[in-house]
This record gives sequence, structure tokens and C-alpha cells, in this order.
Amino acid sequence: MVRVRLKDVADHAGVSVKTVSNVVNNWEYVTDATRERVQKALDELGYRPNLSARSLRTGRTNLIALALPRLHEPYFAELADCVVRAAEDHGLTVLISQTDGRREREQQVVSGFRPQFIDGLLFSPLALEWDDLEEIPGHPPVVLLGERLAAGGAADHVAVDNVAAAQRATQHLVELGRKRIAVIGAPPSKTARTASLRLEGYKRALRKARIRLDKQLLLPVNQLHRADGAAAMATLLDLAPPPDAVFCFNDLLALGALRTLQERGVAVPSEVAVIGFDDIEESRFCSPSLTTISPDKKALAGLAVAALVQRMSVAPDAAPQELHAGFELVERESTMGRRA
Amino acid sequence: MVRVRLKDVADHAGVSVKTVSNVVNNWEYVTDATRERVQKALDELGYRPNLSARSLRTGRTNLIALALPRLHEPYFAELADCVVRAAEDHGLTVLISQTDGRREREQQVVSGFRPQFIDGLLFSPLALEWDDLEEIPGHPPVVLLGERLAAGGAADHVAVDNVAAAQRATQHLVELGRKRIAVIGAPPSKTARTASLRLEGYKRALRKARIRLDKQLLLPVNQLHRADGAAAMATLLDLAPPPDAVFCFNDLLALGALRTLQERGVAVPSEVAVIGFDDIEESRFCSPSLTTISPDKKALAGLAVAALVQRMSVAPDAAPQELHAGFELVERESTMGRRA
DNA sequence: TCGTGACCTTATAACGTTGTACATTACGAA
DNA sequence: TTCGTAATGTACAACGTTATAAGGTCACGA
Repeated sequence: MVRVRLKDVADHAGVSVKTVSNVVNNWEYVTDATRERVQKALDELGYRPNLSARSLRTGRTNLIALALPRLHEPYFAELADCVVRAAEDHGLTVLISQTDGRREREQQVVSGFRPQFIDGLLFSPLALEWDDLEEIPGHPPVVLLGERLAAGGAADHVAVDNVAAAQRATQHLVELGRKRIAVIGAPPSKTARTASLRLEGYKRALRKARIRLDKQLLLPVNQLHRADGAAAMATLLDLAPPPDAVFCFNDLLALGALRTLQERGVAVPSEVAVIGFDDIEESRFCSPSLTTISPDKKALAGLAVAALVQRMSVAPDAAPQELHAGFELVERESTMGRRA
Repeated sequence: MVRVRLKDVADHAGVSVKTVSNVVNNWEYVTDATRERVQKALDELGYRPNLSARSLRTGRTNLIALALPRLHEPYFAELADCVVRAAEDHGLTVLISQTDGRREREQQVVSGFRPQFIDGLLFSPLALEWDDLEEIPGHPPVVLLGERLAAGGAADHVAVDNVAAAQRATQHLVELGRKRIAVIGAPPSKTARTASLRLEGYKRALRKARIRLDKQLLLPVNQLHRADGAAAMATLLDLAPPPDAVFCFNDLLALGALRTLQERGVAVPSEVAVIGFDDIEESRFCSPSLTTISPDKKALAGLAVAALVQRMSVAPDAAPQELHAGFELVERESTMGRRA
């Protein structure tokens, strides 16, 4: 590991340290002759800036953190991918951090994760509440990503319009002629804000279609995993009569549900239609492939990074914004059947 | 964003800056009285160290980078998870970087990714060769993770024993009485080292079972994705006679193959048994669930991080090591059938 | 009472970079 | 020739931290 400093380059080129720095930073007032000579020295010695020193001097690291519950959940992995790319466009590097959705780790991330080392934080909290955020002194600029927190808090918030998206999903099932539309992933507690919003969208669609809400068909889950979806589906199939459609509040739940349906020999979509939410890659390839709401992850990431950049530099104290990314209904086999 | 420096704490506690630093760093020779007074000041002011300054002074960032092809591929996402956890145990933070498997980005990662900013690099290259690595001047300590590079190069290398693992997988199919065992993911070129190793294991198992190698049954793929697996499986089914078992060189290929089998109405495992490699989470939950080789990802990550730490501090110039993590054959429905 | 250590604390100087203020040069106009 | 002005380069200090070495304090034995 060779270490070449500005001083070494300066000596080699016969100029001052600051002139080399000026060349490195593309400062305007450097003669072409000097620039060329310095550049040659830079190349010859293979200069690489020491970012610690630069950060110390400028007070900026160009590093942002992305804190999310679980990296190996496909939705978050795909989102992280988008965020990294979006950040690159702004010259930012992303530090990914997992919270496991545990309150204590989330708190740690906001308050202490590599303190004074990140310029900003993109945060997908599960357990943390607004109040917690405001309590923490000296936290970096934060933009909240995703739907777990309700609107109206202390930081910018970027998410899809969950109510509208859920309404669209439910409406799709209604249009297929389904009457007994179950929900897997109903809010187990008041803190599950996403679930509440999606349930609201579901209710609106039912109301519009003049279908009476049957509380039996609303199944809460502990976690949003395949196993929970599978168990919930089993419960639903034991009802009399069973539902003719299921709206799962994320794709993993839906995949679990599909598995149960397959095991029990229930035909999808003819007997039970299934729709998910997230559009993870797996949903395109499972069998039957899964109809789902596809949030525009690219837009989500782009909006979030842009909002964070804004807050980091231009307008740190502007009023919190509420930003919505688009979504799309992707119709696949789990509601439309297999094509010939 | 409040900024509290050691100086502020020192003034507040009525001691020197260095004494505060000593307390922060748990230095031995500080009286309990002083330590307590300083600690109180630290707490009251909410001191957070400036890591840029610390890094500048100590020359270490305690930051390592993990460079892998695609974060949204489940195997890598799960591996990244393990690496982050393993690094935490050593007090290291992991900076995750995606290369897309493109040579140019991989080169960039090794030579210039946040230069002088990371203490070490964990690297899963796809395109890069050993020679490239040695050419790059002043690159940080590197440990190679995964099987894409052959053994015997310029850096430590951590992987599962691909030959042994592939042999075990093939042997499992043999034990089920299968005779026409196809391979999806055979090496398309000489650079696909993993594939070559796995093919070697496959051949050994056939030899041991006295089954003649049929080159028709070896299907190369462009990428290791579901779509490629699906396409390859279609080709295999058109053979006469078709294979009675398929060894896919990763789980995604296998999932693609399963989808084709299901579409064509071929029974798994009775007509065709399928086995994968990686044990991604999806394999436990797909239908039929997928028999696969499960590399010990935790061990893989642990070994890699430990080797990197070793190289970063203790023995930077020791001879390159070749390290193997364990693996396990996980029998599921795609070879064993559904249990009652 | 005065050394003499042992133990604790502090002043000072770096680490490599960039911002500020100033020095130098070139060149056209008076 | 001299001056004014803009263009370009330089010296120095500072960012917040830790390492070094020197200084201070105190208990204790002579």
C-alpha cells in the first residue's frame, strides 16, 4: 500500500502543494502548462487522495447511510440496488446497514452509526416512531424511505401511495368477479402503518364495489415472511365458505400462500386468485407467476436520494416533505391464468 | 447537527484534550476520579468522535469494502448479510459495492474505490483475473471470496470445495437410481472457474458410479439466472430420451428449470429429479422445495473477514492462503418427493 | 525534610487536505 | 516608462484527533 501525498507530487512537479490540490480539484485558474506538468506528476506517482484528510478539512464525507431491516429480503435488496445507483449519480457512496427491524438497532443507527462520518441517512424504520427521531440530538439529515411510518413527522418521507395502490389491487380482484376477497397481512397493531394504509385502500375498493366487509377474511401476521403467508392461507381455506381471492400485503406472504394452495390442490386463479405487493424478482418466475403491485423502485430511490441531497446542502431546515413514487399493477398468472 | 469536539469536553471538565481522548480510548492510566468527571462531561455534551480526524491521525478507517456482482441476487445478498455480521465482531464496518461482474467496474473497485479510505477489500470477482490484481499498484489488502477465480494467485482465497460439493450433489442423484444426469450451467468458457470445478466433481461422481459421460447432457448458460435455467431445461426435455435428473450449478438455474418442468407437466422428482447449489432462502419455499448444496455462508464470511483482518494488521506479506468453508447436502422435495 | 519513583496529566506536534490572504507575473493602457 | 488589473501561484493556518515526550503530583522511605 503505497502512500503518495500532495506534497510528494508537488515536489516531483516543482510546484506548491496547493497548486497540486487545485489541479486535483479542477480549479479554474491554473495555466495549461502547469496543469499538464502537475497531471503528469500525478499520473507518474499514482496519486490517490486521502479521503479522511479531505473529509476532515471540508467537513463532508460524501457518504450516506442506507438503513433497512433485512438486506436478504428481496424487496430491500432490490431497493438498495436502486439507491446505490441513484446515489452514484450525485457522487455519493452508500453505506448499507441492517437494523433487523429492532428498535434498539434502529436507534443506534440514527444516533451513532459511524458518527460524524455520514452526511445523511436514508432510513426504512420498522419499530422507530417519529418522536424517537426528534429526541435524538445531533442526528444527521434523515429521509424516511418506505411506508412503515405515518406521514406528518419530522423528516421527509418517500413512499408509494399505499392507499391508492391497495385500492387498485383490490379493484383488480373485483373486476375479475371475485366477491370474497381476503387479506393476508392486516395490521396486527397500531404501529403497522403500511398495513393500515393498505387496509384502508382495500376497504375503499370494497365500498366502491358495494361488497360488505367480512372481518373473518382479514388475517394479521407476525412477520411478512413466506411462512406467515402459508399459515394464514391455511386458516383461510378452513373457512366455510373459503375466499375466492386473496390480497397479500407483500409478495413474500403471497408466495407462502401460493405454496399452501398448491399443497392443498386448490387451483390458482380459478378457485382462488392471489395478488401481492412489491414485485420482487421471484414473483415473475414462480409458478404460477404472481400478479402484484409494482412500486417504481427506481423513482422511489431517486426521489429519496434527491430529497436527502437537498436537505444536506440547500435547505436543511425546510418543512418536511411528503413524496410519492408511482406504482403499477402487473397482471400475471395468479389472477389471469396461464396464456395459451 | 451539533458538533462537540474533544476540546469542548475538555473545557467543560477542566482537563486537557488528551485526557479526554484517553478516557474515550479507555487508556489505562487515568484515575477513577478524572475518568468519572470526564465521562460526565462526555455524556452531558453528547460527544461523538469525528471519525475522519481519527482516521487521518491513526491511518485506519476500520472500514472494509465488500465488492460483489449483484446485490439483488439472493446468494450474494445473504452472503453480504453474513459478512456484515462477521465484520461487526471485529469492529469493522462494511461498505458494499456492486460490480455487475463487469471487468471495468471490478478494476475500479480494486484500484480506486474510495481510495485510502478502506483498510481492506473482500472481493467476489467475476471477470477479473489474477494478473489484473497484481498489476494494480497500491491496492489495499484483498481477500477473494467465492469460486470465480482459480486457486494459486496473489491473494487469500475463501470458498467451498466446489469439486467435493458437486461430487456430493451428483452422488445424491446416483443414489436415487438416476442414470441420465444432466448439468445446467456447464462452463461456457475457460474463465468460468467455478463451473469447471463443479463439472469436475460431477465427472468424478459419474466415474465412481460407472456411468458414461454424455456430452449432450451438459448445457452451458450465458448467465446464472432463472431464465437461462428455464431455457436449458426446455432443451433437455426435447432430447430423446430426456434426462431423469438435473444438477443445476446454482439455485436460480434450478428454479428456472423447475418452472419449465411444471409448465410441461413433467413430474418432479418422479420423472426428473432436480438439485441446485447455493441454498438461497427461496429454495426452501418454492414448490416443490429444492434439494441443494448449502455452502456454510456464515463460515465463509467468518473465514474471509478473519483472513482479511490478519492481512490488514498482523501478516500483510504472508504467503496467500487457500481456505475452504464447509457445505451440506440439504434434501428436499425436488429429489425426495413430498412427505406424507 | 528531601529525594525518588510511580503514576497521572498536559503541551505540542503531527496526520493530509483545502480555504484565506497575499505575492508574483503578464500585459495592455496611459 | 509606469501603473492598474486580472490571472496565476504560494505560504500558512486550520479541520479534530492521537502519539510523543516532557512535566506535575503524590506517597513513601531515608
